Amino acid sequence: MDGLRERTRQAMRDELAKLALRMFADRGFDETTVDDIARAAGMSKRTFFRYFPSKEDVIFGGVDDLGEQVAEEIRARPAGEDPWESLRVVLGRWERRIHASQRELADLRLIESTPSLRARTHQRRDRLRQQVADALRGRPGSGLDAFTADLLTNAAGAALDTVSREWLRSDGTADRAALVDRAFALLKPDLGDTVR
Amino acid sequence: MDGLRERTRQAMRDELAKLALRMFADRGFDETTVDDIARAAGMSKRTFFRYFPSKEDVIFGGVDDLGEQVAEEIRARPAGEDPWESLRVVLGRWERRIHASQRELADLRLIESTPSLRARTHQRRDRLRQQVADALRGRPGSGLDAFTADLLTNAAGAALDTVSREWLRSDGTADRAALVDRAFALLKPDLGDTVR
DNA sequence: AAGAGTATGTCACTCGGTGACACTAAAGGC
DNA sequence: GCCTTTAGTGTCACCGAGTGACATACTCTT
Repeated sequence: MDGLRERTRQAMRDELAKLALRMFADRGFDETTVDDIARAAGMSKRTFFRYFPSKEDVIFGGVDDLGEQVAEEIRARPAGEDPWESLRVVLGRWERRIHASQRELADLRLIESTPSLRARTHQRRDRLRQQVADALRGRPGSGLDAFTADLLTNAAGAALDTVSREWLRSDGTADRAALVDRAFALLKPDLGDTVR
Repeated sequence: MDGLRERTRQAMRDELAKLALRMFADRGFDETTVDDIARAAGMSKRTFFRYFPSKEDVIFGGVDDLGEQVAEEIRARPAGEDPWESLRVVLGRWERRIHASQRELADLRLIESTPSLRARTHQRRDRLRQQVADALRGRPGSGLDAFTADLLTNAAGAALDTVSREWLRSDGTADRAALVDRAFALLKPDLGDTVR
């Protein structure tokens, strides 16, 4: 087994990410070049890109099978459960990690205020949404057409986004779980004549 | 008045955009360099960037005061109207232009399949959403807190996104207006205890 | 100690985008 | 008609994010 190299590599990544985050917080994301980070970490730019495929990826952790995990939990919900309820429960559980990464106030602010990072967030969320939509439709007897599945997952994404924004606005003092419940309650769809 | 130069400039932009769109459709967005486009149009790369601030902007028309126009229409809705209904009416009207530009199937497909263009779309929508949220809250007696306004506008954005996606899935045959109504009906929020 | 595999540095390159400077041609005033 | 602006353009040099190729050094195994 080859766990050691993997572990040292992971340690290096963590170290590098920590350093980069500090520099971003100081000077801003766009004002910090990859070369700056690399040299501060005592390595060449080329080596930096061997640890992270892009500058943005320093912030958004590493690989994410997050989508697959979430989709799995969706599939594991009780048969016949209202899809909106499934989304509320499962996405509520993963809420922090879904919006961007799992980080705290400062990092979220950095993301929020940097267009390229916001773009990356959307991209990640898009992929996740698609996986969740597929998972929802894949449940036996779900009766969801593609349009409705897309709509529900998009709406759920909107809810999470709003929660994140509100949490930011409250300087991290708001109760995220409560906000999630509130958002999902407000948007609870009227599925009466679509799914019977 | 200086209308002539403005008009020739606009004509040039249109010409350039048309050419670029064709090239993108052929080879793909990322596979077509700015230099390719410029040389095909008989100009230098530098000159291209004097007509469009970025490669992406070739696709997303020019300047958009779209947000301001939409916000204005929101403010112009009858006093006391249910905010969700205001969104449905006004955004339904602007639906085509909001999602990306006002273009047709091929362009929308190009956008959908190119990450950097999707990112741009999100960015544009974000700005618009913020303006609409402000407009909603600014109405006399709206009684909307920031969280709810964000949630409603985000949900409305989700609805439009879903409509666009479904329209794409239908190869442009679906009735967009009907889809908008369906999406807004499904997500109609329960504002009972938030706004009275 | 030899050989395999991995990490790293260096160099050169692409592509999007920008600043600086020079040149051309058309407009406008006299 | 000439002279001065000035918009439009080309050229050149540059930056920053990536990427491919190649050489070197380290480390682990046998």
